[in-house]
Amino acid sequence: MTDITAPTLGPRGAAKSEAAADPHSGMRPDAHLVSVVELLFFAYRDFTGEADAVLEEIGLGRAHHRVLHFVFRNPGLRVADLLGILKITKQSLARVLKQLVDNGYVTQSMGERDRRERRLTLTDKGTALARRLIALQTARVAQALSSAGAKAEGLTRDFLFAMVGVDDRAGVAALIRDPEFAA
Amino acid sequence: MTDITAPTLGPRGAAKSEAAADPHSGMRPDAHLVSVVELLFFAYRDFTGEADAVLEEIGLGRAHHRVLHFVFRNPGLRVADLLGILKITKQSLARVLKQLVDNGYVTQSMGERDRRERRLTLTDKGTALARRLIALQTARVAQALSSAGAKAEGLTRDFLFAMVGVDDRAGVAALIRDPEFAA
DNA sequence: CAAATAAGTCAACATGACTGACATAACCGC
DNA sequence: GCGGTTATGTCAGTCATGTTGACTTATTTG
Repeated sequence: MTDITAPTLGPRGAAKSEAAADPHSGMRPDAHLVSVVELLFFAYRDFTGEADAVLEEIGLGRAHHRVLHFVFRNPGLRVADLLGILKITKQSLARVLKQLVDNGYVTQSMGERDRRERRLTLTDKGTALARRLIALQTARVAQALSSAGAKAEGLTRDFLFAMVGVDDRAGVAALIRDPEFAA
Repeated sequence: MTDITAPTLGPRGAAKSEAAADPHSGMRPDAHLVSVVELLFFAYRDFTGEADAVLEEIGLGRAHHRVLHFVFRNPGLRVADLLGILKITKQSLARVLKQLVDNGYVTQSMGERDRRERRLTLTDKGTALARRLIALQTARVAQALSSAGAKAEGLTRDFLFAMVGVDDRAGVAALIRDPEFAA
């Protein structure tokens, strides 16, 4: 099939035709920073894993979780708001939202002033699920924060917030409604 | 289609049939912790977004990025190692790995001692791409860390590391080869 | 030599994302 | 009140990435 080269010896033998062939030479990115990049990957992988397992049991996926979560936290959210938060297309949202409504997790009601709007809220069933998932995730965060020490919470939040794209920070700050970022 | 209830007034009007209907009452999860959960979502969303855009131009996806990254950082990695790191199935990996090999980003060579193994390394082309992507991500991390202040780096790393599942921490620590976590 | 291991492969499928076009309904300004 | 804009929903098709389970091949190891 694909051609496999002969066994190599030592420091990747014949492969060092050019300087760039050795990733540990030349313009190596700062090792500390790279490790943070990798930790972010592993942390997020395991952060979502726990909730995914619960969701799988009831036939929902991560996409449903995100909708559920933000509607839980922002009752009366409009579809357009959700599109802006999740940064996905109308189609992608429509599919999962329909399933959540059909399965009795989310209810839609017309906007009071603007009747074109569909204000989204959770049913009791939806609220219970959202709580269950958020409990899993906050427990993991709490454990990690206490592991990292008392000062970690503020700095971690600052770091994560600064990782958000500049254009979205205002929106995120409003959404998370955290004392530290409130106006 | 789906039934839409009539407009609601005030604090989600008739919806408060039970105590659980109001997510801001009762056993509300700690607001600080929830905000960290949400920040993690937004931070990761934007963390991956930049690299995704570059990858899209050349017809690759996030899955390719992950393979590229870990082979870049761990030249000579075996397929089995990669499966353990990424926690995906052999099939999923096979597809993206084949594309990376076919497109000249990755080379495979037989293991020196065990010739069943395929040691993975990057070509110059692969190394260049990996560097370009890692530069984007470390730049974002560096900006966020400086934003969060001098003490943020250590604590952020501690936090992220503690977010990793207990069973994987040893493996992750070995992989990231960070002074702080080295044996 | 037999069993275990590393890798590759086939076939089928689920999820969640995308695009682009089009259909309603409702609001708002003129 | 008409026309443009907005909020939402929908149709139809595609793509990327993940899954399962079974099977093959080459190789190492007991």
